[in-house]
Amino acid sequence: MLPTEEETRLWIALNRAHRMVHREMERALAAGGLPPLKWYDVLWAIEMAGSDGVRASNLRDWLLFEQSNLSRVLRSLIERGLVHETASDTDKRAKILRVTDKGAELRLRMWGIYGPQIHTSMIKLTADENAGALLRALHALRPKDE
Amino acid sequence: MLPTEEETRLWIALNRAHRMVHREMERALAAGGLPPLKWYDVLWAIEMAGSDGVRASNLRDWLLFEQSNLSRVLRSLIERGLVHETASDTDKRAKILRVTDKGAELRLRMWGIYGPQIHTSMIKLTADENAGALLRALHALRPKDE
DNA sequence: CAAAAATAGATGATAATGCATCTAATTTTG
DNA sequence: CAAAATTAGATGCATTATCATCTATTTTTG
Repeated sequence: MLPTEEETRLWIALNRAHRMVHREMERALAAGGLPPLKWYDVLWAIEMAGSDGVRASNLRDWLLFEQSNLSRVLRSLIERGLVHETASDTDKRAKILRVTDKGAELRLRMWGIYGPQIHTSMIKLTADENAGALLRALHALRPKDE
Repeated sequence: MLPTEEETRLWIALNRAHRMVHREMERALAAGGLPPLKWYDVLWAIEMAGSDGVRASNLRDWLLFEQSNLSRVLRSLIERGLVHETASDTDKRAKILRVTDKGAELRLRMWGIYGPQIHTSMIKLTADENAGALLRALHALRPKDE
């Protein structure tokens, strides 16, 4: 079944908005000499899990990362001492991940750039026609309530 | 300046929604033995330019592609006879691009998968919590009207 | 108009991505 | 409980992306 005008509009707006903003984010971080967004997401997700730690497969589900990519990002983070892994004693396949102090510190430092950039980009986004298109398309498609 | 809750929510929702849907799109196309989404976008954008053709730099601006990526995608499309290039006589640096019949045919064939997938994905998107988050966040941020 | 700056597009080097597959461990099932 | 199926995570390989830089051509400017 072919998409309606509204559905197509929504997808295009979503696509463009994401591409534009994502690029701004990555460039702001790189300009600040900081690692890519992906690192932030992973560090944040692990931190959220708290002191119990979390296993990679949970991160993959939550972050919607490809398993192989997550595996490699984690290896980087671990090699750099930003994340610490301990073997699980209930499941010998799994490794429990926790953010180290150094990792938490880096995440905060990234937030110093990333946070303001979210503000800037979202203001810009909602100010231009993309938000209008997104909003109208969502409105038109929204099932019932709201 | 740090982002508000709403701004952060919007960015996260945008990010997740895009990642989810984009993956579905690419997989649907690949499953149908068709080339990646990027090809569709480029073919479509060139077709939109009509018989006058269009130059790569315009496509780059419109599609928000990296110049080097666009250059290579175009080379692929040209090599496969999907796009035809002619030198511009007003600007010897530029090449004017037009979609060939074969290119138009491929784009249509891709639309056979892509179109229905837009429908499916947008329905799914608006049915789950992502749309709610996007919508609420956009609402909260939208400057004035609407 | 000549020199400097900007623009169109290509390309080499490097890193990131996705897919398929692999090993090891765990769960399920007959 | 043994065999089959599933799951966690790593890794090789091919593709794609990004950055920086390069050439060739305009465009701008003093």
